[in-house]
Amino acid sequence: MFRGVNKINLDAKGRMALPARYRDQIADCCENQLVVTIDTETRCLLLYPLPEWETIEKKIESLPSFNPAARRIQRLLIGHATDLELDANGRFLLPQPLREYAQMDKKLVLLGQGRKFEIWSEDQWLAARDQYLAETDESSALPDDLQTLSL
Amino acid sequence: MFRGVNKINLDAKGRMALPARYRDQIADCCENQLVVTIDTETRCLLLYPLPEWETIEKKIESLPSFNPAARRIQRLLIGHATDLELDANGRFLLPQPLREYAQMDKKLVLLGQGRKFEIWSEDQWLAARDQYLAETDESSALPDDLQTLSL
DNA sequence: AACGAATGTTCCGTGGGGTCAACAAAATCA
DNA sequence: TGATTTTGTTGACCCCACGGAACATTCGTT
Repeated sequence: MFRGVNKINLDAKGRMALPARYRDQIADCCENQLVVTIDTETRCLLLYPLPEWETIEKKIESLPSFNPAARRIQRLLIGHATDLELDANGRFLLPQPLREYAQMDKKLVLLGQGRKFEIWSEDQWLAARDQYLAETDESSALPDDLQTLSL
Repeated sequence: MFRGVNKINLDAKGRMALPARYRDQIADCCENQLVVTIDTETRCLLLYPLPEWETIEKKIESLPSFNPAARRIQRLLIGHATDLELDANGRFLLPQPLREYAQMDKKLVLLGQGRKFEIWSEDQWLAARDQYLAETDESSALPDDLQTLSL
């Protein structure tokens, strides 16, 4: 399970370093094979360990291809998915089209999200977070089983 | 069950010491493995023993990821959750982004809250407490089953 | 061959992790 | 009650690993 916020800087070539505390886990679960793609809802990127991505990809591929919504998802998600491999320094290159999509400059935020990570431009993330915080837990309708969630 | 208010100081590196009276309990229930995350309602932090957190995380993580309210909770709670381990002196480092979120300087308050703790900047805590006290029990409507609560 | 892009390597500064010890507080016993 | 011991707390220190930047190398392209 990946957790936590991490401030990260892109280097001049558009590479980012995976924070050291996740490296062992990544080496174990996917031999440093990752897949990055776009989030279709918000302007951020999704980073998966390869095996995790493959199960998702299978589900997406098996959607009925005559369904326009399914085609949309297939084109967006699979179309933007890119294989990554960590180099000896624990870094990887973010493809330029994806950087553009997520409006990334130098400062990024890496968000642990359970089985995947999200990668945001820091500005975008702070804006999104502030907006989320402005919404109260009550105002955003939650699925029933979460209504009773006690923190 | 954790109880009580504790004034605590951060050291120069942003570390805080867990009061000694909780240490045995923490060592027993989670081998000094803790998770800290943000409270979404107020600018304070939540501190859980790892097993306690994991049950919460499972519920949150399994929510449908296309539901906006679910994404909001996932990003806020799991996104900010950070693993902690007590050092030999019973201290742990509060991650800088979380310190910023809760507007922490040196003086903190640790609040026992049953299965978890809350960590507040002392200023924030005093202000929040005063406001709670200023509200009368009548002015804040209670759920029905609380109306009958006998203290 | 020359250039630029992509990838690899090396270096250094710093944050933060761990340990130690001085100090303060509390507990025990005379 | 006072003295002594034990426990808790906090400040100080060291050192390593990580992150960041710059440099070096390879590869592909024209």
